Amino acid sequence: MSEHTGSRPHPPISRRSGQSLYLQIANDLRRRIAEGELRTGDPVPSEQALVERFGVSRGTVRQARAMLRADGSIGGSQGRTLAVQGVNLTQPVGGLITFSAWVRSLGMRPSGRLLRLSPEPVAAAEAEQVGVAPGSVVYRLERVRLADGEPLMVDRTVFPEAIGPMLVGIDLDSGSVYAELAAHGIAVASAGHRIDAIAAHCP
Amino acid sequence: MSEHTGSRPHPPISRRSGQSLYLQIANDLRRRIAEGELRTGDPVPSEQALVERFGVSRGTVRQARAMLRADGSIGGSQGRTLAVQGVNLTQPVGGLITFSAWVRSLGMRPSGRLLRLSPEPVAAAEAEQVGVAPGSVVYRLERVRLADGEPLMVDRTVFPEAIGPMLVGIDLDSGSVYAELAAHGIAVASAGHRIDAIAAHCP
DNA sequence: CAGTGGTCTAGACCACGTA
DNA sequence: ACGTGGTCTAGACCACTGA
Repeated sequence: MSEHTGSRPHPPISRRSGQSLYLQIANDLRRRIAEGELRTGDPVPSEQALVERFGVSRGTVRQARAMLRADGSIGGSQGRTLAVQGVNLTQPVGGLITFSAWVRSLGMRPSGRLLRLSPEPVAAAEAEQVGVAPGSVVYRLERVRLADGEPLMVDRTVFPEAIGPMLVGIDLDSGSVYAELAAHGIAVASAGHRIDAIAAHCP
Repeated sequence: MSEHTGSRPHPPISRRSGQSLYLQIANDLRRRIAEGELRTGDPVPSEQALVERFGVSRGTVRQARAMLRADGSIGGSQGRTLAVQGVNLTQPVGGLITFSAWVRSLGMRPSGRLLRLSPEPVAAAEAEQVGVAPGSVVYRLERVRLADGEPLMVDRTVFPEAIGPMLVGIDLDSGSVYAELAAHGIAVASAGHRIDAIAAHCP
């Protein structure tokens, strides 16, 4: 309903909101997918449709849709109408490595709150995963990660003892640990993620 | 050396090679990083420099550099000269979920060869990871993944028994298992990756 | 065939960081 | 003040898909 209602009612887009047009369009599409207005398999509005809908140029629309393609929200190929891939992963799986960059790319302000940073003997189950000898000491880092002040996730990271001293100099409340470590010449050689979704609030 | 040698010597770029200009530029940058000509921390050639170097428009250069930003090869922020992040991850960590799409985005042709697809009792160590009861049956999928015919990686995937029957109908040699499963209404709720690098050949 | 997306151009203005 | 990257426009041509 209301696909061509009068002059231009729908577009929740503003030219001087500080946020770029393509971000507003991308987030509008994301919202419509998240809210179920666009379901998996549904066709994504064509470039031409979005150009007219929001009154922007084609390049801007393409930039917006490119964001959704990058994280797998929509997909398809040349000639065909793009389709909604899935609501599943709003973020790329590997994006956890650079939470800060990911949140920033969504037009939000990343932050964090340190819950714990302590040296501990490694748990038996973790020893092999982290690649250290059973019984050795690891640093356990726990942070709440926020986007625009809204809690998004909790991440628990385990570092070998050798990394520990470098962590204390890092502003753990805001930055990307991996970016800082990279600046110290520490590269990620092996990565593992376990992702679970639990309700953070009851809607 | 040879930054302005005569007319236009350097550019290993062709306008009618079937490959898009931005891909050729992106791959040239990737090559220079991989070969050590550009090391971690080094400044990436500015947009203006690349525009003159390759004789293309700024938009094309931006599209090329956007690819390297997406996979974390280069990074930085507004106003500053972008810098090489690291040679480490040539691909985004989460990209494994869509190997096909990743290879295609690099301008290469993805393919695969099925090594094994068999139902087996789950190993004790895997039971918890996959989230099934110890002793139950899982499907073990092993494939060699190729880019332009070149072996790139081996992936081993373990699926719960319920998924098994859906796998037989999928062309495991070419497609993305996850894309097919998504078409059957199966979403990824939990993902884990372990990535190790071993020599596939001796250079 | 018309519609869609993919690529490329040439220009413009702005925001930021550094000198 | 200058160079950098970030955003946006308006147009063009091509490749592919589907009716």
